[in-house]
Amino acid sequence: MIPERTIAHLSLYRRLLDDLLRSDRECVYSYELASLSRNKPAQVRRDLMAVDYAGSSARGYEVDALVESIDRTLDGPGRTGVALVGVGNLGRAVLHFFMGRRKRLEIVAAFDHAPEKVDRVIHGCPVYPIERLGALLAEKGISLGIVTVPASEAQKVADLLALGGVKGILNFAPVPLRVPRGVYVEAVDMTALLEKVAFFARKGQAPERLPIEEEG
Amino acid sequence: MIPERTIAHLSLYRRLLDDLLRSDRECVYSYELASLSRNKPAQVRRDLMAVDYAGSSARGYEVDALVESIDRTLDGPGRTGVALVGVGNLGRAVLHFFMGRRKRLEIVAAFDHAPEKVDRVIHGCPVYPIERLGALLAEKGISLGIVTVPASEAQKVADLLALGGVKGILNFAPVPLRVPRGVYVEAVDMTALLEKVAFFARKGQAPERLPIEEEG
DNA sequence: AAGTGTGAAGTATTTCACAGCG
DNA sequence: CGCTGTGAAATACTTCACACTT
Repeated sequence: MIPERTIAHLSLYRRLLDDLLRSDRECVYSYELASLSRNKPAQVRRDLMAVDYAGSSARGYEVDALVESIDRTLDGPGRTGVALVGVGNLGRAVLHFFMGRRKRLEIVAAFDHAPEKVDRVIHGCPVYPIERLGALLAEKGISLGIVTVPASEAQKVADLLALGGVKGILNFAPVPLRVPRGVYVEAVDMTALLEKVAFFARKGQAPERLPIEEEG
Repeated sequence: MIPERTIAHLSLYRRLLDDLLRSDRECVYSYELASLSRNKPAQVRRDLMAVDYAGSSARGYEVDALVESIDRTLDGPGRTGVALVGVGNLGRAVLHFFMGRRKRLEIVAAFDHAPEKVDRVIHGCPVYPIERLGALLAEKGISLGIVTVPASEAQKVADLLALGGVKGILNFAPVPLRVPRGVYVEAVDMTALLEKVAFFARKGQAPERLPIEEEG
């Protein structure tokens, strides 16, 4: 059973490795990945213990093989459909952000209740009226939801998503969601994040980091 | 020295308490705050040990006094100015999200290099050309930055912010930032968050949560 | 000599469990 | 009695340090 943090780290490493692949880099050492991801080599090596791939002490990790191994660990079989609910400012931005970013994990439908927003395509994603949520979740085999509605609507939307069989929710609404057992929720509490930054910035308590060097 | 998580929790509790205040609630027990914030009563009580306020076993916590104590813990003296850099889809959404949310912590300037975006006011915030960043950080006494530029620009922006004396950065760009010692960075890696949701949703490994009850 | 994989140690965070209070 | 505050235990995560490989 892989720890939560490890999964987040692997996602980041994969992204960095994709960049390296594009620049035709063949191999990479843990200390290089560490520098790119702003953490320690030992952390990288421990994270990589979760994927079924071993590096070599001479060459480090082969970039393409490592990416494939991370793919096997992180990705499910086939494509995973995601529904985004709430096509306001934030919803559109998130839609735009995710468009074309990962081909195995795709926002395939967006929902809103404002009549002027529905039956359009925004950033390449069709927008449907919220009434059709249940039907379309089933029809399109959607298993994840992104909540970008205002706080007042968020719980209702979470209930609908859970009822429709969604097993994971990424919640941008500034309110904690109640979901049935077996549904995984990740909250992005932007207010709390900014206030945390404000607090530690003021206290001058930035955590110890690797020294800043050239390249990396 | 207060732990990172505690600060994030306090921010959330304050928001929930503000709602309670608005509905004229006088007192609240740790188990109620726990239910609202979706964690355990013992967690709430431990978090509240960080603020200088004691509840009573009979009445729990007085909402207004507790909010004030959390204010004293989290907020600095006076107002804290924030600069947002990158007025694209995400930047505008974040701007909109934060507008008027907390009066002590305010986005006072936004920056972009696209000529058609600058010298306008978006969601109540003036947008300046990126060339004026350094000057305006000093002039407006800005100590925090929000980075909402594309990955390719993010490091340059972080350098400018750090150079301008910013002590904390909330980074939405999908790339880890290098900053000088003493600058606190909080990264919001939306791709990693969604992939984490996808992973644990698929594995059916939603963490144990409090049972779902009525009210809360 | 310089890297990987990993047990063991260290640190951070959560939770238990219970003394003490009103 | 039911709650708060908190040592102590449990758990989660990170880092060290070193045997082993090339």
